[in-house]
Amino acid sequence: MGRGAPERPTLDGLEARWGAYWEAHGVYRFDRRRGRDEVFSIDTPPPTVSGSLHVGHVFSYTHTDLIARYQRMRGREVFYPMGWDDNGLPTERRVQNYFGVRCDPSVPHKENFEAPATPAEPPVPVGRRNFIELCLRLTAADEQAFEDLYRRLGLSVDWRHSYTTIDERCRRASQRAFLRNLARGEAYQAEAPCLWDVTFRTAVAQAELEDRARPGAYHRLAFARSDGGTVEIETTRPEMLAACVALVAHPDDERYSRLVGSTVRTPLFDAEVPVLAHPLAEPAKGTGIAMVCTFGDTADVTWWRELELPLRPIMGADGRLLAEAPADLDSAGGRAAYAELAGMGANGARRRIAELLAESGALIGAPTPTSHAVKFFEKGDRPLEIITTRQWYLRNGGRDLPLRAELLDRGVELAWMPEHMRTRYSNWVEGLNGDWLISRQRWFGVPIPVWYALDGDGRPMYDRVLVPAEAALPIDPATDAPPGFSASQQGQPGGFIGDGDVMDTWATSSLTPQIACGWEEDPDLFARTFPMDVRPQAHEIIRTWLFSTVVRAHLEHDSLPWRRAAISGWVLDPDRKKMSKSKGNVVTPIGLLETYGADAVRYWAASGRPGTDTAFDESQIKVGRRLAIKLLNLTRFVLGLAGAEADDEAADAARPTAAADNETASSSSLRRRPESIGGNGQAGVESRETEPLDLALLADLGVLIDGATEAFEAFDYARALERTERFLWDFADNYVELVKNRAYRHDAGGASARAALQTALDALQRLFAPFLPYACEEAWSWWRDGSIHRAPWPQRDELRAGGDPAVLAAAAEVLGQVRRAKSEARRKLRTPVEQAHVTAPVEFLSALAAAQPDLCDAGNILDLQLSADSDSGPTVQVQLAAE
RNA sequence: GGGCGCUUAGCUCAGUCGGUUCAGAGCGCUUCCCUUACAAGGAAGAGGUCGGCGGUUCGAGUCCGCCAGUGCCCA
Repeated sequence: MGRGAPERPTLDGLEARWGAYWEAHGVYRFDRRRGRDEVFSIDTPPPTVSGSLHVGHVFSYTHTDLIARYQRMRGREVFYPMGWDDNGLPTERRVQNYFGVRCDPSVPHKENFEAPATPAEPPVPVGRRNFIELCLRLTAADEQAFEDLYRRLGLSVDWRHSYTTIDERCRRASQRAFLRNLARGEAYQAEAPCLWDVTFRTAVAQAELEDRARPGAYHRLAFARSDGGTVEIETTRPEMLAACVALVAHPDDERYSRLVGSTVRTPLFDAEVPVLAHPLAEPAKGTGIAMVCTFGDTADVTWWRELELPLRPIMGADGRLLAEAPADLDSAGGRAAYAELAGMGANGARRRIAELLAESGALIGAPTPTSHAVKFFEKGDRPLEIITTRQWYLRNGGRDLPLRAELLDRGVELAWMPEHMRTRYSNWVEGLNGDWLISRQRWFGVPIPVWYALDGDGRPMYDRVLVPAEAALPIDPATDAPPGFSASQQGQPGGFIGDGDVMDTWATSSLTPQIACGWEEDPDLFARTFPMDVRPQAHEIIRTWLFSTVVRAHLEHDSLPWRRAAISGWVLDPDRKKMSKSKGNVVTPIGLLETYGADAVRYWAASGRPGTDTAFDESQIKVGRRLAIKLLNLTRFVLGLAGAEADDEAADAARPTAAADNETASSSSLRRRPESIGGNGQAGVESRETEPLDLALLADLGVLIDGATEAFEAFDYARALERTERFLWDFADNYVELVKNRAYRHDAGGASARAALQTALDALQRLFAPFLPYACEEAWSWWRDGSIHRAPWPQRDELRAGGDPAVLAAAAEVLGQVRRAKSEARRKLRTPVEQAHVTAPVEFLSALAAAQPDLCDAGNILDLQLSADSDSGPTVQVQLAAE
């Protein structure tokens, strides 16, 4: 890149030019020779690539990049990998819709399978392997789009360290971690009631639930007591009546205390069920006594477990009532009633049973409409059912208090930004009501890496789990064989059968620190990067991603996965609603980048404070663009002065050359020595800032550097930006205007002004570099060697000390008042001032006197009078020249 | 129902230890200015009972309590 500023600086084209430069010179490559204490490692969130790009994606990722760039300039070797989350249900759904297919494992595999050119309707059934191929094909394209976006945005990622959560490395790490959990007894299988999505026909975990308010109706049902009377309960799910195994009332509820211990008979089905006491029964709800079904909701599960009730399931995996009535439902009337309902979905069965109950007289009154919270899979649109199935679980403190206490301690140990997000974590851990269900009855995911031995009749013996050697990972139990078997024994009596499930996406995503850092695959890298320094992420996935990652590291490494969590807020639309595709209020980032440039978009993102939701505001992006242009123009001005200098040679000598710093192969030509910046003594040339006004500027600059550094050290990039931006505008409006005339002069005063301008510019470019990486690199290239992004962060002690900030403050104050006088008189700013009379305390006047010639130049003041008055703040009487 | 935030100018938001950087910034609006870094710019101006009530204090935007509105997390 050539030296010197162009005639007309522009932001256009900077992304392409400097993006290519950074890539070609490996500016962001991680140097793995650096020790752990010199490394700053970042556990980047792998975005779900099957979603569409929106501004939320640039918002929080910019925050991370700001930290990365700051740390890099501070001399830390930044380990900044990127991952893509393609594993899981969102991708399956996208593939189904995009190609018009559905996965059917019974369909044979087809070589060279081609998906329909246009989405088929109805969807074409395809085999498992073909389906996975389509998933991989589509996510590869999605990932490229994301990478293009993030490169353009200027993320200083080391793209050599990328991964996707379905790739071989991730499958291997995920399976290895599972097998170790299994070996230590942390993973286990259980036949138990679990939350079940009837649309996707898969189990889901507590972390994936959400409550949604849904209309319903209380149905009041009469149960027959043995003494000939009745007892009435209220339920919103009368269709579950056939599954009723008990009634429960609160132990303190005197209305029912006589009944507890007796049995009653269910209406229609005439099953004898006990009346029991349990504190979870709410006396104030309905009639105060509830029916327990296996299973209508999560309270039923608790009662079933704690009261040791029998299982009487009626709900099928497809969300329809089972074809056959429960075996112990043996009355003729009961079987006839059940036959009316068998095969119906929950809603249909509810309507039908209400009719049957009404006919039988057991329905008391009309159902009472209500709105109640119903549990949904967060990605589903039908209420969850609870089905008893065999599933794999991972201990997460939901069942055992000691582990829960340890995980709560991890939340205390972790540094949180902002601090109050810690509460979200502890609330979640304290509210866990079971272990982590990690098996999913899906296809595009990491297979659970086990097989089961088959008995002589070909039935799986689930207690005989066959596991692969770690060295064989990753495996696919559908096609690979366990040790000691051949693939042909799959499904044969006496052979084996692979577990057909995949793991929860989070079971892989919870290992991103291990995956990125090369756990068990690259011990050298792992030692230099793990535990990582920071996990940036949004707050809504504290319960999923953050928590599960803490669990995995705690179990595997007995440590935190990272020292700190930096929680980003959301991007809200101008009406303060969260942006989401379903609301149709999404702003796509590509257009913004094209219109305003990456630096401008980054500026907007950087102004969003950590952890704070930020409304999308296009006008802020424009401000960022103007700031970037301002920096370029300012640089052009300052360098233009330097170019005009008679003693240009001397300036060149003072300017540092690329240091022969061979710390890294990738950046050897890019590093400069910190002590040579700013033309200070070390390079052998005395600093030439000598004028009081110039030294005052350096004093202010030192305060800025300290403030920006302090803010960044606290991960508060927004504050660092605010301070630096404030300084830049003041610098341009006041200091630059004050010294402009002097800076053109070829004398000692001129040299001092030019030196100060260059010193300030040099520091400002570096202070802005994390925020405006393109504009700063461009401006830096006009006069400096190497990438600014490997230049050292400015330090106060680079600057010549001893300046009195009051000199600049006083001069700026008076200049401002002179401007105002001209503005109010509607005169040009160049209008000569016949006389300006400043009345102020003597300290102010003495400070002002030190800058008097500059002030008179800048304000075009012909005669400046000073009057001391200790009681009066600075006032300026301005007498303008006649028009 | 419990927990955690937020409420400051028309809009978006700063405001760190309670006190002469405390009432601020930017946008928008109004006025002026093509001046040799910048007209996609610059200079200036107007605007607010800091959500409400009460308390602590010599002093509260800031600390405490209650209330209202709003958002999120969890039941």
